[in-house]
Amino acid sequence: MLQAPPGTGKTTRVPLAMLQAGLTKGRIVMLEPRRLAARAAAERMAETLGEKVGQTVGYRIRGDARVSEQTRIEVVTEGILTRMLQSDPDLPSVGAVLFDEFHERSLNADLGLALCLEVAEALRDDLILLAMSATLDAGPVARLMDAPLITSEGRAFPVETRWLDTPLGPKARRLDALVDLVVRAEAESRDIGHGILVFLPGEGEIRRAAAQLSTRLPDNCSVLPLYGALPFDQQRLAIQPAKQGRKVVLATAIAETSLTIRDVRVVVDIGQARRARFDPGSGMSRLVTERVTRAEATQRAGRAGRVAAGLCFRLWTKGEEGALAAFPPAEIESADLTGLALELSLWGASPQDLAFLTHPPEGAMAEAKTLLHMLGALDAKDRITDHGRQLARLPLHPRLAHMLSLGGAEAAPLAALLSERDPLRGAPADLSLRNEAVKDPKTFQSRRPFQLDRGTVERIRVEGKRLRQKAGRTEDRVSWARLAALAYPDRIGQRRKGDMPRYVLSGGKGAVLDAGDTLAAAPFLVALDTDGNPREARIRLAAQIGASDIRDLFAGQINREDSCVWSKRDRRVIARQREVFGAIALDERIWKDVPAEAVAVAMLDGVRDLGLRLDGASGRLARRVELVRAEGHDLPDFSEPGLLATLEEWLLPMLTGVRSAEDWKRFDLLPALKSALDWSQTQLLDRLAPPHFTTPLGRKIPINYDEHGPEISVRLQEMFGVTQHPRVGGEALKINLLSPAQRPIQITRDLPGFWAGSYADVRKDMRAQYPKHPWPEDPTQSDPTLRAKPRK
DNA sequence: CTCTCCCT
Repeated sequence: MLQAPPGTGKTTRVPLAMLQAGLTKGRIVMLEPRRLAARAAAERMAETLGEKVGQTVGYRIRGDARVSEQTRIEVVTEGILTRMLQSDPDLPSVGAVLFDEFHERSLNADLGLALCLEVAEALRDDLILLAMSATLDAGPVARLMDAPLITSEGRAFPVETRWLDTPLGPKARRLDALVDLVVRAEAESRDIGHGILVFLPGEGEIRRAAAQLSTRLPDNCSVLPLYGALPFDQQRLAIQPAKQGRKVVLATAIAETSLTIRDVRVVVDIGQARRARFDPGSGMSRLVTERVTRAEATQRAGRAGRVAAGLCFRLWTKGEEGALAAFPPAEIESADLTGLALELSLWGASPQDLAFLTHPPEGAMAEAKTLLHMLGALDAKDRITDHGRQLARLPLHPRLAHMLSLGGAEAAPLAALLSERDPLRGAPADLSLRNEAVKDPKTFQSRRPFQLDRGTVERIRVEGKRLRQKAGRTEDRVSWARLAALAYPDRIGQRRKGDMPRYVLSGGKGAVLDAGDTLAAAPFLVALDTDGNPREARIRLAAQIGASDIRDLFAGQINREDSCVWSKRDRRVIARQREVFGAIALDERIWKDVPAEAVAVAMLDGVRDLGLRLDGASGRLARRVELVRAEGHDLPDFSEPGLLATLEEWLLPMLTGVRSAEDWKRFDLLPALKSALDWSQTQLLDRLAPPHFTTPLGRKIPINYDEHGPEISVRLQEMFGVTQHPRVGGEALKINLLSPAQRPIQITRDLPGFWAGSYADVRKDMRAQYPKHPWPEDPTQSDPTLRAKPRK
């Protein structure tokens, strides 16, 4: 493990020194995170030896190699090392592997080191491994490698840092404050002169800051943007020294390590960094803007000390600095791990078996495996399939490798396009526009009103040609939409109802197009690129596709799904037959011959939603049962919750023909409730809580079983001769005694007590009011009657 | 408030 600041020459000196010291007989392989850096390192080392590249020192990067029989030092990029390891795990003829810029913690460097550590332990105890880094917290790596740590002092020029005096408030507009800071930095550094490098999180911020600065800086200053998507000639403009006046370069993180801008002695840092974050739930990545880490801030400040002592202005206070994280997260912590999972399956190891500096997160690994299964790269036991081996050999994301291996030559330019950044950023989402642009850029530009990034198109065309040689052989020309669907089976979108072009994706997530997009009416599309918003992703790139294409491509995964469910919204049972692919429905129609049983089962949910409506006769029955049950007798639970809990038993068999709220309103519950009681239970019920009270005259009076009940109303005279108070459900029946004109006279639960007590007073009143009626002195000895006294 | 960077 070697730790040394930038500019100490570890990249070019260490491999040569190892070679000259004769530490190993094998080749020395050095890993670089970027192609440009790999080629440059090889060139500089060859120059040191007074040779050409490809002799003692060579390089191998994607699509380009300069190595020969006599090559002893081979500079490679990260993907190459992975392929070397996978094809020959014991690394024959390699004596040492050097990981340059290991502090960047790229996914492939982490994987490469983990694999090399296993090789060194299991197969090659003579293999020399060396990690070289600038600002990494080197202790853990050295421990992981079980290796000594060597630290070297740097020789960069000193950089003086100036912080804000007071923190930016929570409501402060950060970009405005940055513009102020740039103006101040320019004024305070006029004696130094030279260029000013400003770090911003992204292209949008760069454009806005440039607009403001153009009116606020002196006339001799020229403001130049610098970011990855910028055409190459404009990038060069920012990198070259200014011919006259001062250059103010507004850059993204691209200027942190990838590009060195000559002639910079002042750095201004906004203190933010934009990073990709993979969301295992949706399988999509999105960008988040976060506070810069101390390691990044140090790296940015160092860019002011390349040529001479410099100045760094930070848009935060010295006091806030301690709250910043020390290092940015390793890529493995927040990346799409599909490719990594495939490599591990090919290696035949699970992540726990390997010595990862940071272990791959479980959620992302699970998502990766799900996708690999979908692509047929893993079998049911998570082992790699032959198809999976084929995918791992292709220099593409497994999705695109799958597409290329199945789709043939026509898939090659599309795979190249989808690997690159979109050459038509800002244009409508339609993939076919990109097809036109890639196939014939000149015609496209003369006919279409969109800005085409020619550099990107050129890379796509070159890469497309390379991939064509690796493509599976297919004779027929397949449409790009069908090819795209092969790569993104989880992102087939079906348009929802409504004016907005909102889509349900086959994987279950939601996505939306811009309202005015040319594809906004498409019933089905493949969402190829989105902003990854977990709520509802915005679709940036899509291909329209037909339902018949989807049927054709995914025949084995399309299922007929019959559904018969209660719809709360429609207040009725809806029976549908759908042809589904994941979360989308290719076809949907009314289920005409739906079995009655299924409707009845669905309607039970409707009953739970609408409520039982225990009123009228059914309510009376339920309360009678509850009354008797309260006395401890064995009857079914007829309380509303009890009945709702047992709908399947008593209601389901009776529910034929009921399928809407309307039907339910008309439905008579009484027969269903009655059927829930067997013969002896009915007998018990009629005995203990009879529906009627039979008066001494043989008339049947319904017993009221409402919440006041049980209760009857009866004319007083009809109860003459009754000397025992009638009982219901173990209690005395509440009797409402009425006058001959049906007016209430008295309520009693104790008839004998009434006859003996207050009857005397009642009799007095009644005789006055109803003289023609009998009011005997001793009612217990009289016959009941409803008539007046017979005329004499 | 339209996407950082990089690689087989």
